[in-house]
Amino acid sequence: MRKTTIKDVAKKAEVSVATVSRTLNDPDSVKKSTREKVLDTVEKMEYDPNPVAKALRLNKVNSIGLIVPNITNTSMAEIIRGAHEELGDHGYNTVLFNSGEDFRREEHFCEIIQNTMVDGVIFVTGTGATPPVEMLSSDLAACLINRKSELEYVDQVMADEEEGMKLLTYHFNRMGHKRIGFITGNQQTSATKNKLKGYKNFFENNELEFNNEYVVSGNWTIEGAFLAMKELLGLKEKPTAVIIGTDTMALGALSAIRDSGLSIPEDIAISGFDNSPSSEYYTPPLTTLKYPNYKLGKLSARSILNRLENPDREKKNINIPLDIMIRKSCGYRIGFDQNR
Amino acid sequence: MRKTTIKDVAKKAEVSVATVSRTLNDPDSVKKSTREKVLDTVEKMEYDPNPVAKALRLNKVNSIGLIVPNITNTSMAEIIRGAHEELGDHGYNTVLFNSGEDFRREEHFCEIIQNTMVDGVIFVTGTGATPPVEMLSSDLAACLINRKSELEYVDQVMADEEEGMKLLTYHFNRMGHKRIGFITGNQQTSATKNKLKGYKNFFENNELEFNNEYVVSGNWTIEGAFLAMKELLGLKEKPTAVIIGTDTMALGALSAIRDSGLSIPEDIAISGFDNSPSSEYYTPPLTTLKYPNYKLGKLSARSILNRLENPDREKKNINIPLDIMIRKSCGYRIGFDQNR
DNA sequence: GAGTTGAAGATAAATGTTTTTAAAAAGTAT
DNA sequence: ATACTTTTTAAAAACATTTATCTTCAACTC
Repeated sequence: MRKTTIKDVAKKAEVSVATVSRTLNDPDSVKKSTREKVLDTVEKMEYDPNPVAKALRLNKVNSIGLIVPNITNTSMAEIIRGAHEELGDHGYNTVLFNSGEDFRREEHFCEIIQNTMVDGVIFVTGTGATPPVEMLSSDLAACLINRKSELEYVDQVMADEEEGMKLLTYHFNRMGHKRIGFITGNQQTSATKNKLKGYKNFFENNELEFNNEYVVSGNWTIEGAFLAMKELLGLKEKPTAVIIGTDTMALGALSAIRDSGLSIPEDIAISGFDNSPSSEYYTPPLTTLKYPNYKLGKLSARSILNRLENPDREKKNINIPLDIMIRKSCGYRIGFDQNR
Repeated sequence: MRKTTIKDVAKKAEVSVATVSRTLNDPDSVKKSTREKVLDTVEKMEYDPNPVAKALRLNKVNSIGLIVPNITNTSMAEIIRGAHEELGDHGYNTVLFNSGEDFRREEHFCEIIQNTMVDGVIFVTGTGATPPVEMLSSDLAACLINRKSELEYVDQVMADEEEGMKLLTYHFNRMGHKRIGFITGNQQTSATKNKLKGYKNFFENNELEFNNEYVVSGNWTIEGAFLAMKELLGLKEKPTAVIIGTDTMALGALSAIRDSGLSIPEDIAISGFDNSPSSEYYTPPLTTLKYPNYKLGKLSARSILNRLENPDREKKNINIPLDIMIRKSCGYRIGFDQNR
C-alpha cells in the first residue's frame, strides 16, 4: 500500500492539488467550506505531506547537525539537551554526531555533513584544533561552542573558562593558599588551554611565582587524575590546594588523597570544575564552578535558528560567565567572606 | 552562488546527466575514458550530489530516529554511543529525540516522526507504558530497547534486568543476609518493574518472607535515594543489605548511611545497579551490575539496519544477560567464594 | 555487403511537493 | 444586468536525482 500523496487527496476531495497545498500551508487563502472539505479528506486518508519532497522544493530540511566530542560526558549531555530542546521547540530536528575527541572523525563529519540533510551545524570540538568549518559548504549556518573562528559568517557562544579559572585561583588565594596545583584535562584541548591561561594570568597579575611542577595532566580520566594527584603529593613542597579540571576527574584525585592518608580539606583543599549533578554528593561535597552547559546548547541553537532566518546578519559572539559554587572540599571557614 | 548540480557537470563534461549519475553510482558501467572525464569535472566543480533529491528518488533518507527518555543519564549516553557508532559505520545518520521521561512527548515524537526524514526508529522509553509504536507508519523499521511489543514487525533487544536482580539478591543471601532492602527508581517504569520481579521471585523461590517495607522508591534521584535510605534506616528491624536501583542513586544512599554514623559495608552492605564509570571510585567502591548499555545501542542499530535490508524477516528478540561486579561495598570477606 | 550483436550513452519519465500563471468560475455590490 | 472581487482551476515549472527504455554506432558474422 503506497502512501497517499497530495494528488490522491486532491482527487478524492474534488479540488486541485494547488488548493490542497494552500489549505495546508496558508489556510486563510481558501474559502471556509472548501477548507473544511479538504481538511476532512486529509484526515480521512491520513495524508502526511512527504517531508523529502517538501524539503527538495523549499530547499530546507528543518534539521540541524550537532557535532560533539563525547556524548558520554555529562556536560556534553546537557549541551545536547539544551540545543535539542530549543531546536525542537522551533520544529527542527537534531542530527547527532559523536566524534569521540578524534580530529579525524571531526573532519570526516564535516565532509559527510555536506551529503547529509541539515540546514546548519552546531559544533563542539574536543580536539585542540579549531574545527574544520572552512570545509563546510557556505550555505550551511554554523555555530561554534567554546571555540573561536576567523570566519565572518560563523557564530560562536562560549563559556568564559579563563575568567572562571581566575575566580577559582583567586578564591584559594584569599583563603591563604600560595601553592595551588592544577590537574588538567588533555593539554591539547582548548578547554584546558583556556583554563591554563586563567591560571597563569592569576599568578602574573598577583606577582606570585608560577611553578610548572604544579600543573599536571589527568588526561580527562578518573584514573589519570588519580595518578596526577599522586604525582603532586610526591613533590617535596606539596601544593596546599588543587584545582581539578573536571568534577569527574576530581573523583580520582579525592581517592588518591585519601589513599595517601591525607584529609580533605584540612591537609589539601580541592575544587573541581563543572558542577556536575553528583559533585554535591562527593565526600566531601565538592567546591566547583557552575558550567552553563544547558545554556550553551540553548543559545547556540537560538543563534543558528536566528541566522537561518537572517543569513546576512553580522557575526554573533556570546560569552557566558561562570559562577563559583562553594562547598566543603575547599575548606571554607565559618565567618570567612565567601559571599554565599 | 548556486550549488553545482548534476546538470552543470553534465554540460561541462559534455555528456548526459545519466552518464554522470552512472559514473558516480556504477562506475563499471561506463567506459574508462568517459569515466575519467566525468570524475575530473566532478572534482573540478566540487560537485556533491544533493542528498534530498537523492532521497526523494530512492525513497530512502539514510537516517534513523533515536528516541530516548533522558540524554543526561550516563547509561543512556552509552546506548546512544553504541547506536550512533553502528549506524554511522553503515552510512546512516542519527536523529535524536529526548522525551525527558514524558509520555506526552513520546507520543508527540511518534507523531512528528512521520513528517521527519527517517527510515526507521529505535525506541527506548522511560515511561511505564509501551511506546506508541502503533502510531508509527508501518513502512518505518522499528526496534524497541528494553520494552516489549505485540507487533510482529517490531524488533526488540533487552537487558535481562529480572535475572540480574536475582543474581544480586542471591549473592547477598549467600553472604548470610536475610533482610535485604531495595531502593527503586520510579515505580511506574518497567525498568523498576522488572527488577522488582526478580527481587520478589528470589524470595518466593527460596521460601523467604517478603517484606514490603523494605522496598522504597528513590524516584531515580540522588536526593530521593538519600531520603529512601533514611526511611530504611528508621525501621525497627533495619535491613542489613540494600540494593539500589541505579549507581547514581547509590551516591545518595551512601551519603545517608554515613550521615547516620553507620559504616559500609560493616553495618550495611550495599550494591548499585548499572556499573556506571564512576562507581568504582565511590567510597567504598560500589558492588554493582554491569548494564550492557553500549551493546544495547549497538545491537538495536544492527537490528534496524538488518530489517531495512530485509523488511519481511521474522521478528527478532534479543536478550542480553547482566554480570555482577563485586567491589567493596557489598562486604565480601577474604576466602569467601566470590568467583572473582 | 547485409544483417546481427553488444556496448555506450542519450532521452525522458518518475519521485511528491510548492508556486506561478492565466483563465475560468462563482459570488457581490451597484 | 454590469462590473468588480474573490475563489478556484488546470497546467506547468522547479527542485536534483535515478533509471527504464531507446538510439547510435562500431564490430563481427556469414
